[in-house]
Amino acid sequence: MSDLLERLRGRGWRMTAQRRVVAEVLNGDHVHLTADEVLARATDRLPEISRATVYNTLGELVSLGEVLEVATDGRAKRYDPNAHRPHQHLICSTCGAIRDVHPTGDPLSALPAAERFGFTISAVEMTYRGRCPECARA
Amino acid sequence: MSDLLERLRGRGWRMTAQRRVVAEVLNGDHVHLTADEVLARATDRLPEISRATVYNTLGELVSLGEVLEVATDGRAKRYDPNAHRPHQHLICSTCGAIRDVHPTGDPLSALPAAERFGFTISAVEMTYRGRCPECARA
DNA sequence: TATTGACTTGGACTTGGTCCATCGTAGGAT
DNA sequence: ATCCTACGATGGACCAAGTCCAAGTCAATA
Repeated sequence: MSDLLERLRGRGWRMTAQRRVVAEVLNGDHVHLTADEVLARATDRLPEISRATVYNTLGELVSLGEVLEVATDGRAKRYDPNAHRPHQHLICSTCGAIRDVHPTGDPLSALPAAERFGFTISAVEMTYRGRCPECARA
Repeated sequence: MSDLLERLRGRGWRMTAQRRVVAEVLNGDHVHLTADEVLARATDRLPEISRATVYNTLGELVSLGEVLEVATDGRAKRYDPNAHRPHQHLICSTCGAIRDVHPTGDPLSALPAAERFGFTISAVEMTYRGRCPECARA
């Protein structure tokens, strides 16, 4: 659970007030914010920050491999700072809550050669959908 | 491989020229068109059809369970008429080509109870990403 | 063939995101 | 400590995908 800012500093990332607040906002577990949510939280700490900068910074964090882009639906992309331990997502169909999950087994081996159409497969994304306890109670 | 139009007629779906061409455009295997692609193909057959109608009709086909909405990336949603046989998707990261695939095993059982956070899980979507033979050659 | 509620239309609007010319500043050099 | 300059930040225009709505049209029933 090492700190995102620490790692970025260690990589010689040029630090600015804007980049710092974006990295701070993204720190933590089960964090899956949209760009607009990141902007809102960043604006609390640094009112002058611009939308373009948030998008630029998020894009850069994704390129650096420090943050994952998650396109869970047709709406806004979400940004997931848990890029170190491979994981999948569990999403509540009702309220949209997201949890990181760790299925067992290798999903790659579940796809027979005959079903690969000659592709060289490099990644598998899994999205579990269901209803969270809060929504089930309501 | 029964015909989409047949099924819709059988379900008492009110038929119009617009709905017919949308259903015709979507018929087939490994079809994963965006709304704009559907509109373009529909316009070939029925030039007066409007964008709103294409969106309305696609939305309705999804509600009826006759077509699946696939959000593969942050771009436009794709519409998949193969809603009858459960399947997953294999996508070329380079050119975006999509194939329907059928992994073995039950991905639901790969998620231990401790990793379910009390959710009632109803579906699992898997997206395999890789490079297709054509792109690998280039 | 008359009726009517469901369907269609196109244009305005919204959301999520990108682009770009210009300004500002972090961090190395002096 | 200060100066330089390349890299970062800004905001406003722009774009793509999709939704909404009031008004017009038409498929299906009677």
